Amino acid sequence: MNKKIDKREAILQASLQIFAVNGFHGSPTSQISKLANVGTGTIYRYFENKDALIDALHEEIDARLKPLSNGLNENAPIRENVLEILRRVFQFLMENPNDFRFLEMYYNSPYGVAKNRSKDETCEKPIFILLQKGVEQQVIKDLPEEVLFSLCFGPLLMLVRDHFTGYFELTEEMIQAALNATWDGLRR
Amino acid sequence: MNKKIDKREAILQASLQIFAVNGFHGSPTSQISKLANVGTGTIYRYFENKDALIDALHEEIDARLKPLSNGLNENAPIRENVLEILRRVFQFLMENPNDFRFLEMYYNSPYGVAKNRSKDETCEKPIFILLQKGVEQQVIKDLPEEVLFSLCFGPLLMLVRDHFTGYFELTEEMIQAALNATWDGLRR
Amino acid sequence: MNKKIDKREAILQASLQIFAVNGFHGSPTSQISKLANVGTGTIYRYFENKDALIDALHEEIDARLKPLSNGLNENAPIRENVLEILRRVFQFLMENPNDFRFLEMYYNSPYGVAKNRSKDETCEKPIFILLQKGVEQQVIKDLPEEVLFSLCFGPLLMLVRDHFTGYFELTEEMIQAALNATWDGLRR
Amino acid sequence: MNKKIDKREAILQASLQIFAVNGFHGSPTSQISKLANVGTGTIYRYFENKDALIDALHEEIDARLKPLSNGLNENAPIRENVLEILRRVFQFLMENPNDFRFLEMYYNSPYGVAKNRSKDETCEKPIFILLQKGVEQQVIKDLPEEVLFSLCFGPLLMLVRDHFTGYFELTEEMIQAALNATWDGLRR
DNA sequence: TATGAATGAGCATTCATTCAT
DNA sequence: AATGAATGAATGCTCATTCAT
Repeated sequence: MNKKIDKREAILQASLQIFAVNGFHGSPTSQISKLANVGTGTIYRYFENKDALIDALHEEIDARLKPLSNGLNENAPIRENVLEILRRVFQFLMENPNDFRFLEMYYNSPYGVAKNRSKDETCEKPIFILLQKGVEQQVIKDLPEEVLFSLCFGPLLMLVRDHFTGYFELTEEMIQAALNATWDGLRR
Repeated sequence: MNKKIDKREAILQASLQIFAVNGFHGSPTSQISKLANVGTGTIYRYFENKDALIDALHEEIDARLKPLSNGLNENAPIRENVLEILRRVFQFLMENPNDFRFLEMYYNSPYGVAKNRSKDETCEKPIFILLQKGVEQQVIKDLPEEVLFSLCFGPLLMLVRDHFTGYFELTEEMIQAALNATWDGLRR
Repeated sequence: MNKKIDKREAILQASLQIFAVNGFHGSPTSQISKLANVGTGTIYRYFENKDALIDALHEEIDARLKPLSNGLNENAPIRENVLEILRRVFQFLMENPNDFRFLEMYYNSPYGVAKNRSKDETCEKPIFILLQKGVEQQVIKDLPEEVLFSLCFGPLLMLVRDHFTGYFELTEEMIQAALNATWDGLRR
Repeated sequence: MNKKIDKREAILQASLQIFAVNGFHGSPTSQISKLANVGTGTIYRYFENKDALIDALHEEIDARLKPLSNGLNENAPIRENVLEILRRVFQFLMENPNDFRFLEMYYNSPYGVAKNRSKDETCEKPIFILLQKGVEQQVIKDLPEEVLFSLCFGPLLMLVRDHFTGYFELTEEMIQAALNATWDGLRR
């Protein structure tokens, strides 16, 4: 039966919406269940407790981010592929503000800090492999992967955050310019 | 006479310590007052409520960041000055982990999001003036200041965050390399 | 056809086990149904609600106690028969700790207190008849039956309780001695 | 200041009243605090949680029972002193039905069962010393102290319980007769 | 008839805030 | 001014009970 999956999904969706706006502590389970159109107790049939719900939501969003690196043309220049991934991530975050807000909150709360990404897990990410290949081909600076990673995503994430904060409006040109400049930071 | 200031300061200091570790919601005012060696009620003589305390703390930390751009040699090359500011910010954050943790939490919580930095206020910041000068001198890319800002601080902040998260250990060389690459992203 | 009875019995048995260990309020119906290998809802096909289940369990255990007074030699001395009943009750309780725990809980909870044993019902019990006969034959003190009853069962039940509480270990000799002393209390 | 003690006492008193009638689980803290004329949260200033409140209540009642064995004439016959203690305990329980109800509930719930009275502690009780003396003087049967104890208090407690259950009405004569019979059970 | 997912009333507990001292 | 005991609204979570399948 799909009811089961539906309810779980409804709870996750409702949580995301409310968390993104009010923060984890400003979002009572009662409010979540109301928005999800389920009973309060139902949440606890699908998640052990509120923390588990938050973690599950994190995993769900993580899973949505993963495929963004799929289907790249392996023969294309490194530069093109790196920029393509950045563009996709950027687009995803712009189209899913709640996901972005959630992740920011998550990683800056006791929840996410505890959930220390393990190094191994991270290194398997396509972007890391891509950067590594760039280093080997002497197209990208020979720097530790963490530094390269921060050069890639640091500016991007900051722009998105400021955009959502209402600090200013991101235009297509700004994005393109930012991505080009990002590459300048990476390239040898 | 100075007791008043002392108590206020003690409360702010205690708050910072506890907030940085436990988050805003994991830090009862009772715990803060205990660490500050004042009565619970005393907090409310200096701050209207917990939210006001958090905002005041934000302002305090902001004030500590401001002087970091002081005393630059106006005649030095733009590059040198930009990197000097970044280096100082970097050093400050590394030496004041609680300040960093607080800011991250603050800007990623309903508190900070509400506290929408006004554009005017921001533009007066020395770093913006410096970047503007660089653009005029055609040393720095001619991009909107927000983009330039994110190119400057995005990688830096990400590295510091990952450092504190325990994700990896920042070395002096990595920092220098990161700053150089950051400049590559900015420069024309 | 007998499934019905089987399920009812399974529920009662499971209840007894769990109640005895965790108390009435520490025993969710879900746990009972799991141990009984039936659906949660099934309990409500056999018992109107949890309270009714508890009452039914009480009746069941009561029914198990009744036959303990059967098959006595009517011509044997009163003393012998009284002690025989006490011995049987004692043995039953020792062999069925859960029954004992349940009864203790039941009579010391709002459930049991409400279930005020009616006087008539009680007086029909063989032990009462036996005691009455003893009084008539001037073998037993001429006291109200309730007093005689408490002299009979008070010490016995207290010993069993302390035994199960782990307060001390009951030996065969202690029991025999206790029964003899009990008779000393009763006899004229 | 005595306010503090007063509130604690008020909470204990209110708890006792409500527990005795509705059982531990039928007594919400909200109801207790209302009857005690304090805020709900106040309970938690004096007791870590509901369980701790229950345990504290037990200790309080225990403390009220202890002095019942005080001030006996050491030179009086054993019989007289034993019966005097029993009479006092009896009177106390009759005058404090809530204490009695509470103790019965407590010792027949997971709370009290866990609180396994330690043997050493118990043996120091005056009644045990008295019984021991009786054994030495060959006035009382030479039986384990636990057996003697159950012979003393078993009938008494059962009578009181049945009295409060409304099963029948205890009269002065019945009590006296019961106590005399109890002694017959003890004496050599 | 049997099931167990769904429900939501109910409860223990926390904590920001107040106010009598 | 400073205190901290007192407050009670708010919330996470449980579990007896229902009902669609």
